[in-house]
Amino acid sequence: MNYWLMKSEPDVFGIEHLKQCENKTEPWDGIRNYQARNFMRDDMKKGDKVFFYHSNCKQPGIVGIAKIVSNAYPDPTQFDAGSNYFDAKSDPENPRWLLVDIKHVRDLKRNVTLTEMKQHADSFGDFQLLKKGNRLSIMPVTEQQWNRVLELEKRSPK
DNA sequence: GCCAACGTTGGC
DNA sequence: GCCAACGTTGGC
Repeated sequence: MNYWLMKSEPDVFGIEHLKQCENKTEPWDGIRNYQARNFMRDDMKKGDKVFFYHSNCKQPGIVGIAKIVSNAYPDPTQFDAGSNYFDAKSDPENPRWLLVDIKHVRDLKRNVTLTEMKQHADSFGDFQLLKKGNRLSIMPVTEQQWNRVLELEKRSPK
């Protein structure tokens, strides 16, 4: 099993939204980045665990845990001319963009913030999230990094 | 194949 | 709101 981190803007679709979805499950559409797509296509498997990260907000950080409940399949929004995610260059016979379904598992007891993780950067090793200029919306997380976040969660907030 | 221009992301 | 970093596009 693999671990992942997926970003979302809470003003657009936060963890509160995910919880309210039917069966707490939602197709993660709109990913239009090849690196992120390749992770979904090649490495992500049903049952993998996901940190749900809030980006582009006052307190960016990891706010919850989700899981992957489908393998990758074509993102229907790429063929919907009315969608913001429409891609005229994507061939229905060979779809360019994929998605996976994710399901809410639990909220973290508190927001484990980006600031806090940066303060403990040494114990995270090589972590995409902590790199300057990182814009990847789906990234792998090592087991060590996963456990480190859960350790931080147990601490009382600063 | 190079690279400048452009649009987007996302922390601050 | 600013702007650095990054990915994509398209002219050449």
